[in-house]
Amino acid sequence: MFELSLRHRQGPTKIGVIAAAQSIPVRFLELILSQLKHGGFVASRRGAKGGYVLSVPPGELTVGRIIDFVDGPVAPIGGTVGDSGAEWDPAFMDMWNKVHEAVAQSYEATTFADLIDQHAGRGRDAGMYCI
Amino acid sequence: MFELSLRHRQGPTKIGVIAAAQSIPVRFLELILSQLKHGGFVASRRGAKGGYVLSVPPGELTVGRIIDFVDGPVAPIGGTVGDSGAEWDPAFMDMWNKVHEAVAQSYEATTFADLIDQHAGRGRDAGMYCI
DNA sequence: GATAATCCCGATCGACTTAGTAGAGAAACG
DNA sequence: CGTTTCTCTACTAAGTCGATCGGGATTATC
Repeated sequence: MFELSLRHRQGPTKIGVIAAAQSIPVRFLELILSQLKHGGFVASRRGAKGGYVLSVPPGELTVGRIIDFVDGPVAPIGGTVGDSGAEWDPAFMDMWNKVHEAVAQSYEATTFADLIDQHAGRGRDAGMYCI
Repeated sequence: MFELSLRHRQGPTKIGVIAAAQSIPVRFLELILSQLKHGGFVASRRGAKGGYVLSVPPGELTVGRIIDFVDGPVAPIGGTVGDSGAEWDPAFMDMWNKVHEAVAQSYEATTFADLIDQHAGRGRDAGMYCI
């Protein structure tokens, strides 16, 4: 998603380019992208000049959305989802809820646009905002 | 650790008692407690009238210490521990560090004394502080 | 000192998850 | 047509996690 965000304005990105940039096998990346496609995060175009594109602009896509999607909703603990099973002491639930909330906030607060901004700012010591 | 905190003032607690309270097999709990012992969190006494005791009072023991110990130090990502390998973009590191910090703070802020206080307070609607 | 209670250690198992592989097929472009 | 590129389904390999087992060592009590 990061690589796609970087190249968002340049049309569809080929899977091979992303694989090279992140040094992961093409075949494996295929799997991941197909998953993300089903989640509605990316769109694809087949054939020559094909590739993948973000279906949401980087500025409106938070890291949290992706994490929730791939890892599933975090901490479905103590939900007592129907039957009984392991009961947690409520004292733990409070703590876990606080942690979960803190994590979610950090992730939800970060968009992919933020990430590429920071990425671009490196090496120039935040040059874009220098006087 | 929670059960041991509850019974901290009553001398060594037998492994069977904890196992029953948390409904986990004795044999499995043995493993866990032996791990915690090597970590220096609990002490043990063998033989009749033996059992396990916290080696640190509940008020001075944070949940974070335990989590760090059993799960290993969280997020050793991007440490570049010697050789190269997968390099992460610094933009991600910033975000992860923030998340990690938020989590660590929540965990470090909670002692086992806090947990048993909350535990005791239930069912009475925080009765201890009623007027 | 014998005995019973209790902790101690190492090996092992099976289910589950995750990273990665493989092959045949379908759509787009020229 | 034919090349490029995505698409789908199945599979392997390695690691992790909850749990189990057998047998040994230590202490309290009688």
